[in-house]
Amino acid sequence: MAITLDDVAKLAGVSRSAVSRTFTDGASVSLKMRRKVEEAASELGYSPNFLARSLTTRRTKLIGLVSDNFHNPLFLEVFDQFTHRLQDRGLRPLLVNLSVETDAESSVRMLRQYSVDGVIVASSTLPPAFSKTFRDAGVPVVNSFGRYSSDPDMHIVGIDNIECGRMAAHELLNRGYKNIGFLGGPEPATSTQDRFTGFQNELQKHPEAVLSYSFAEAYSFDAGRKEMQRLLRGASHAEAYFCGDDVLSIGALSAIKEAGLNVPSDIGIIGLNDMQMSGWQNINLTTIRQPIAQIINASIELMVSMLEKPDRYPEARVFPCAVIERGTLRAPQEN
Amino acid sequence: MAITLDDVAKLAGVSRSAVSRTFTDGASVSLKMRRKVEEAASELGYSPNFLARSLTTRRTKLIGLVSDNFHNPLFLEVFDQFTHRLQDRGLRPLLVNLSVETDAESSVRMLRQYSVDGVIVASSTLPPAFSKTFRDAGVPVVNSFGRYSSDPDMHIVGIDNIECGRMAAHELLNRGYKNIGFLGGPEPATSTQDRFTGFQNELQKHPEAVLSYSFAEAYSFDAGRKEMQRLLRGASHAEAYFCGDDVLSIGALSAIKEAGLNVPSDIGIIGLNDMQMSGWQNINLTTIRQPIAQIINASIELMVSMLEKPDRYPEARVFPCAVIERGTLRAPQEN
DNA sequence: GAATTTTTTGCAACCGGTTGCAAAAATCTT
DNA sequence: AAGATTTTTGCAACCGGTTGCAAAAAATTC
Repeated sequence: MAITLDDVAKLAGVSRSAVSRTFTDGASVSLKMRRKVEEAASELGYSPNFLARSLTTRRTKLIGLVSDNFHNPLFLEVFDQFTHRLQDRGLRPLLVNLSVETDAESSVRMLRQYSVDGVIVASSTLPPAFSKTFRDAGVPVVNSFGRYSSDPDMHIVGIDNIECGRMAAHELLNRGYKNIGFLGGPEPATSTQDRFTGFQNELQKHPEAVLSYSFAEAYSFDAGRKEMQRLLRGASHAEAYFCGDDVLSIGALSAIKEAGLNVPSDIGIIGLNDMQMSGWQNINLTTIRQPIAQIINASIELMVSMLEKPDRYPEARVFPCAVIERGTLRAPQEN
Repeated sequence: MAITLDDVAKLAGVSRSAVSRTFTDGASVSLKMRRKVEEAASELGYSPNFLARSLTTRRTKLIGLVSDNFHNPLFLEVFDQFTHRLQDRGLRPLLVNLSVETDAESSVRMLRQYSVDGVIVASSTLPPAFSKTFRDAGVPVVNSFGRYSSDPDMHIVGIDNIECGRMAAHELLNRGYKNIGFLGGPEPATSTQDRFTGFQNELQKHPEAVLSYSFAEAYSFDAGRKEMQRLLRGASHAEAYFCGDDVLSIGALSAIKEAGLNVPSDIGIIGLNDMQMSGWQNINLTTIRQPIAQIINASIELMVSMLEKPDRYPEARVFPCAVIERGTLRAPQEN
């Protein structure tokens, strides 16, 4: 069915090697030979089989793209950009949805069976041990949106979540909020822990501030909504909340509105991520922007450099976040 | 580096074939032999290389998943479900983002170079010719969210867009709207055309109804918002609009709200898709549900059946849609 | 134009598996 | 226990490419 090297070689009346060489860059072929082969190839509509090639070159140009965030709108942007940037470099994403099939071992085995050149783990919730499984198996891996560490044992690209927590606290204090809440994402996630740590640290510098906290079950609209409903049913709620992420914030906003309260006059909300939707005028969420384009570019750069030098020293790249002011926090108050 | 068949064969003291056979189902191996091989294999941590295998079996279990909808939140749900369902069947999605790289030919070539077993084109906007390129190349293809045809020349799974148009019109008429607008998606898309046709047909049965129409540039929040702003600036706007899809509807809603008008008392909106977000309480969009789970299941079923019988007769599967009533249309009026 | 150097080409082995075929081993008949 | 059958096993060729090496061809030198 498919056209092979031999077909072309036969038609052009040359050796198999000659054909192979005209299709591998950097190989030595005379111009005359190349012409002859190319003509035969295009007559037959030949193009080389990447998988057969990979057997000897040990390069598939396949990159495993593993994620468990298939319910967070931010990740549509993430997938869009990852696929683009990978395609730009001639790499191909083999997508793995880990939302349910949480079995790390089996994903690793499967990706090795497909001889992926590397793996990008795009998740803020998967434990570091997951990415390490790949590294231990000798597969180049970069962990995007992972936990920053000053002594990384693998490539990590992301943000400083502790700093984000501080930033959020600072922003809330700055606007005169005293009774302040932390409505985190899933408690075990390192990102949640770190944000909480930073948030707490900053608040402790201000003895007048009162901190309350709780955690949502997932990064989802429903989880945010449910948790905020619970808080509003309680004896007293905070004046303003730092939510685990934007989609959680939007859930919280819906609960607040439904309770007949007003944002920002009754309750303030600040999120994290700044996904596109947060800028939609009917959402208009004040949030902390996570620079996903930069994170993704850096992730791919690191991946490419690992493909060239597999024993590259592991590196952590951390990008700064910034508060994006919209409509869910009240204006700064003069004291 | 990696462990191969030979390593296992050597350790177990058996032939290569024996090892191969214990790892291919349906091959003849004695229990004793299998034990011996499995022990050696697990000692070395061996698992077979899928790509090398594919060379002889002509099966990679790779499925190209091609889409150009990386900006519509609905498609995060679509990707989530496609990846899951494919994984359930041991198939692996090779994701192709066509948003920019619109070059059909080169995608086809690339997917063939990776010897994908089949291709799923998940898009309501790509022209049918795109999917045909695969079919002509002998690659099994199913077009999800494509245009329904009573005489399909390839597998198509989707909805009856003409019927959806009728349904929307019927719903609006039923609620006593007279001055009715069609705010379509991109004009060239067949889905837009079909919806418009159905919409128009139904309205024509009601001489009292007045139809106006226009098209947004894309299926996006911004496009919907922009177009609704334009409409509101005009001399007079309709009482209710059928929007091309949900994300367009949400954009339109934001423009309406910003203009100081109220939904549904001043203007009614009905969308199409029923993506999760549309059910969020702070959006609460009345819309027509597209049964994406069914569409995806059917797509995968068709794909699998094609893998078994490549010359299967092409089939169109069309799933019924239904109006989901929420808060953006006024209650039905007694005449 | 012969000798030397450089470039191009083809042969054959290899990448990591599968599989048809025939020989060997095990099982069944009588 | 010998012969007939069935099952298991290994050999060797193949899938579609790449590549080291040596021979052939072309280009350079004198």
